[in-house]
Amino acid sequence: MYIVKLWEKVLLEIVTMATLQEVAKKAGVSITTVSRVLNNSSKVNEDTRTRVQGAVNKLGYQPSRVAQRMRYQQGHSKLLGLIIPDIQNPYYSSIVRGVEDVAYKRNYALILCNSDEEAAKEKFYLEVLRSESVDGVIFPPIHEHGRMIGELVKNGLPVVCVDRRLANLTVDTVVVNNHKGAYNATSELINLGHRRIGFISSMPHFSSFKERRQGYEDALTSHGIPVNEDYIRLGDQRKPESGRVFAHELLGLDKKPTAFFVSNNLMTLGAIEAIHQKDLKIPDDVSIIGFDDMPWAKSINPPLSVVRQPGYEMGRRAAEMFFQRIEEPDREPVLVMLEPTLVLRDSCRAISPDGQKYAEIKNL
Amino acid sequence: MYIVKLWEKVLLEIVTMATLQEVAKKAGVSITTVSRVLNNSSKVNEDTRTRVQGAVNKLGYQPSRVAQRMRYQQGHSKLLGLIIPDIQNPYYSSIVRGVEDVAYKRNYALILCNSDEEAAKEKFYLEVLRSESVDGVIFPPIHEHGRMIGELVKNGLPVVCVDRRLANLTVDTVVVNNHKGAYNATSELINLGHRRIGFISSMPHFSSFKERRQGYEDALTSHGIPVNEDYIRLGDQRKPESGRVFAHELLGLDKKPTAFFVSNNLMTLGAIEAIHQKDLKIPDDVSIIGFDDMPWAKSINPPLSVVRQPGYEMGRRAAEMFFQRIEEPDREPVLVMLEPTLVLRDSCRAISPDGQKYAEIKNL
DNA sequence: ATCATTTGTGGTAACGATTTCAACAATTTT
DNA sequence: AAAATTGTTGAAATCGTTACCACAAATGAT
Repeated sequence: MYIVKLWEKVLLEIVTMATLQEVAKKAGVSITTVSRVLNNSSKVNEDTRTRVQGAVNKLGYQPSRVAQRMRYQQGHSKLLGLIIPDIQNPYYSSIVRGVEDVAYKRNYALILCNSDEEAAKEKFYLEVLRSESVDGVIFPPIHEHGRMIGELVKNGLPVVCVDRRLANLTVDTVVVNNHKGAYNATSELINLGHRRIGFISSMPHFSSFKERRQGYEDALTSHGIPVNEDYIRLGDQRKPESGRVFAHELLGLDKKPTAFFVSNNLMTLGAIEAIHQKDLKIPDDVSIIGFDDMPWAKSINPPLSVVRQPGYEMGRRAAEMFFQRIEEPDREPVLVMLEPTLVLRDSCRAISPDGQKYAEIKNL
Repeated sequence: MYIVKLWEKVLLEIVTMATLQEVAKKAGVSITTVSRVLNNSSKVNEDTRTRVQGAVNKLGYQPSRVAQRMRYQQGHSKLLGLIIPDIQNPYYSSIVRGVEDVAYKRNYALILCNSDEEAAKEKFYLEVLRSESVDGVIFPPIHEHGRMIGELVKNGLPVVCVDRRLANLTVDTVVVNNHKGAYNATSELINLGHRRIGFISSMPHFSSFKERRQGYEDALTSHGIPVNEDYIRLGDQRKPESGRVFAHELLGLDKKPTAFFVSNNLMTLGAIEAIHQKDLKIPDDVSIIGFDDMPWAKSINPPLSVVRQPGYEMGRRAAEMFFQRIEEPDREPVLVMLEPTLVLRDSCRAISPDGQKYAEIKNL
């Protein structure tokens, strides 16, 4: 009873955030003058300037970005919207990081949204971003044909697509050459002697996965290998689980694949798990190439060969394109396509055409 | 990398975002009435209601959250600030995800900021968040004694600390029992026979690392083992590199450690690399226990024993505490301490007290 | 000494939404 | 018939900032 609650004491001291009004009153000038001092927009007497500055410091005044945005209607929110499928996926978090680093240099903050590949969530967040009047939006669209996003573009909102493209709209876009990445990975496996190559991937309404499948198929046909639908499994790229299930299925086939190309990092993790569960050895029994080079890819057993996407670089470029766009709103939209790298580690080995293993891995 | 100019220029008429004014004009009513329809705050004639609704739909009107916030001053921004050291660290991205999932359910969006453990960045972002008049801030403070954050709390802004605590302030906090996690991990190594246990960690101005070091030391002393400063290395937890360097140093000692306890996920990755570079085998030559259970921890070679922190859960709880706080602003601040789990995999083995290996791993 | 210019400052209208107050008509009650 | 109530609407203030306009005082030019 005697002890006064600390919390209540704190409550009593709650200070409302200082406004221009209060600063002006304290300095004995008009709000106009205070504003001038802060934005040093026009001449202010050195005397009053210091007086105002003093009041600003004493009150800990900070302008309200909300109020500022009310005036400046467009392009001055210093906020950038970023919608990604899942922040827990290291590929996307590296994109985020790339965007953030560029944004921070320009004093921009990020509103981050996870779409979970759900159109409803994407829509909700796009509405929020518009409503917050962000200066721009960066995102990998869930569907190639976006309706909502079209409206935003029409509204003059700078939009940059990253990782995936839009089909019906011309907006600035940063993607990786998915076709080439898949083509090279598949070709590598073919050159190692593999003929039955399982392909685990995701749905074709994502432009990236559509392109990767095309790359896989083109590699096969250009090496004279027919495409066998039995070896192709498309599922939910968000879950390692689906990679595990598909790998299990494929390894249960009569003529089971001798190699896998898995077009997504999480599914790769699942596929590896399935292979181990079947008591098969990588690369002795099954070769595998994944997509996305994660920090741990070289630490797993065995070190994993992957198609590396420059995620950070993509984010960086996307953010830079956004800033170019607001500086030069009328320039033509640009598509930047970055090159993937095939990083070969120890998860692939050569086999003879009849499926027998070579004694040693040959470099073809 | 190709830069391809897309073929069509977007020269459709740029439509400005519809405002209440325009809707009102189109519907032939006053803005007051439109507002009433949208917030169904009081009775509106059914006839005019449908007319207004039609205009809203036709114009694709959406209220400006910026303007709304101007009126409502406090607690209605539906924005939550989240400052984390590094989104690329899976531990933090799981916290983010936990926060985001709870926030989304309440129609809140997140402003995400990476502090990089730099006080200047933290300060910048705290200022932005205040200036954006977010409804609350969730973050692991860089320093136990925050000045800026104290001001925000005094301003009545709901703040929740996660992962780390503040020393001089009573705010809602969610942490893991770091001491226990470190104590258990170290004890495990001691019970396996290890006496020279290297400890690689980070600076004590982070409450979490301070507590982990205490746990490590307490485990040693309570087992009658003197704390040897030579086996303790503190560095930059953001870089695997520092884990690598420290492990190299420790393995270069005359009486080198037979086991490592590394109190952070990235440093663990670096330490493993160093051990491999020295051509030592885990766990045959060196045992190791890491901190944070990553999705790949069980896939690496060998599967890694770790202290698991419930990151997602921590984020979830932190967000829930925030919502509790805005519903009941006067309740006393609460400290939630979640339990870590020692996950034993294959990176530790028993040794005899003289450092010789047992033929088999014994379960003590 | 007069007029033109510069310097320094304040008043006020936006920006877009919500909310209080008030107006007016239609209806019901006294 | 007058008064009171109800239903439906609009005008105006407000939030904090910036920008435009106005105006006095000081300075400079002729």
